[in-house]
Amino acid sequence: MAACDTCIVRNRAICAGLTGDELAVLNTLGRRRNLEPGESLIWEGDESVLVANVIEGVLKLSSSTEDGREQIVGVVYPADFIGRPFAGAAGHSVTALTAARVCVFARADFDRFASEHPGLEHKLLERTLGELDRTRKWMVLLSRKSAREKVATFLLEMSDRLVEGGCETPSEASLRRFELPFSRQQVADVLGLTIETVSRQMTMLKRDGVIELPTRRSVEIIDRTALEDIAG
Amino acid sequence: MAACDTCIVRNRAICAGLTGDELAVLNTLGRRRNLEPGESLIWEGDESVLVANVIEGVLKLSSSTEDGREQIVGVVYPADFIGRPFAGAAGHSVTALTAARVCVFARADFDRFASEHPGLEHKLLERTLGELDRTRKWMVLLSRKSAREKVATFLLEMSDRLVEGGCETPSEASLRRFELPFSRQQVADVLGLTIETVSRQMTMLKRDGVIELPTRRSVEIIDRTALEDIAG
DNA sequence: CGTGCACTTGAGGCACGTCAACGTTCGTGG
DNA sequence: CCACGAACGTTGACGTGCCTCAAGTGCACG
Repeated sequence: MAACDTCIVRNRAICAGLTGDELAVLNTLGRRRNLEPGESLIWEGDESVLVANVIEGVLKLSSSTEDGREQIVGVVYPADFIGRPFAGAAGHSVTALTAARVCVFARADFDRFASEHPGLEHKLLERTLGELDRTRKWMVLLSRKSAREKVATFLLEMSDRLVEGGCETPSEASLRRFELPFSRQQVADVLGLTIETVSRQMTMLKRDGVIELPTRRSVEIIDRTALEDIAG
Repeated sequence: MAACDTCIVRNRAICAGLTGDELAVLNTLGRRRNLEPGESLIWEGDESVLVANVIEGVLKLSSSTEDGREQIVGVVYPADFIGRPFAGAAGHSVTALTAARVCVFARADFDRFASEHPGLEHKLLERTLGELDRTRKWMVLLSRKSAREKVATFLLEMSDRLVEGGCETPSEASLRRFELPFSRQQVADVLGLTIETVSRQMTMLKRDGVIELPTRRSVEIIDRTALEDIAG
């Protein structure tokens, strides 16, 4: 059973704008679920039976070539929507990177509810269009940018998304320093690089005084302007 | 002034499912426009003032890095939808590759009409979700596949999309042999390669007896199975 | 019959991948 | 508390696939 009235992403997720009554109905359809880091919610190729809202945490959407090369095709944050309504098969897996909490719906239930609530479909449409924009921007990065540019762009995007996604008030400090929800391997999978190349580029950016790497998972942006220049 | 009642993509575009009355209203909002090869309808970064349906022809969606490296982020065919409803700026340019005919709407008009017609928004949502799936699949190709795999995948996709997009009945022959709407440079821009690499890979596929290149722009698939194997 | 453009082909270099060794952090149990 | 091992990350040496630069080749145009 969900608890929409106490939901912390209530005003940012696609549920925003629903009336109290509608929310009560949706409440009976959804249920909360906790995911541990590494746990998957949806598998590539499986029939699409679930959709969900992210309440807390960061998850990856990943897809692989037949011979097993993985590519992360998207990253979702709190208030984002997961899953593929109105279609048979999931094109990608969904896996938690951090501990995460999601609000899960059976796709059939959700599809029906959505079809009866144009306002919800409109929100979903806006979100999907935004996701498409972001995905297309990422395509340019994947195919046309160098490793150095990729890593720089990634760090900048991270610093932005982690702030807006989180629940804390965006502070100066959190824009400068943040914890990566990704391992080096996962950064590599996002950027279409190898783990070694990512590591080398990080080290170089550090050597050039652009960033600092206090611990394995944390990043501090020393010279944001320089980083933006490098990102291209 | 549009002419929905005689529109050849009427049953496949997002307009499908509208009642006669609704179509009449939409009719007054849209107007037809012809585009020559190379002519642009929308420019990257411009305010999003237009949306459109493709009636005939093939168009590219392209985006560039700041220093001018271009990447084609999508290709649209008849019945596909173009433009960015509900948002300020266009993330990519839209340019005709072949002679094309489109059905254009002022975005403000379209946004209003869509908001009042949930059925239309639903169609648009389904289309956008499908486009997102396709785009994500393409990301894997861009970042994880070799030049050879890229070209093979591209040729297969072309042979499929040109048939379903066109107005002729899908024949055996048209699956085997087709005219590329792309120059070598544009193929390169789609695949994130250089023109020379594309040319070399095409020549190699020909040498291996997998395809034939009767003229510059036409392709014949000799051994489809082999091509699928190579595509990975 | 030139002139121009799209495409092909070749030679060489470099960025990134591959393979391998090493260092660091962290969890687990003695 | 330390000992140990596994997982993760870094660094180095080397190979190669694709890009770059440059020189043809063929087709379409006046």
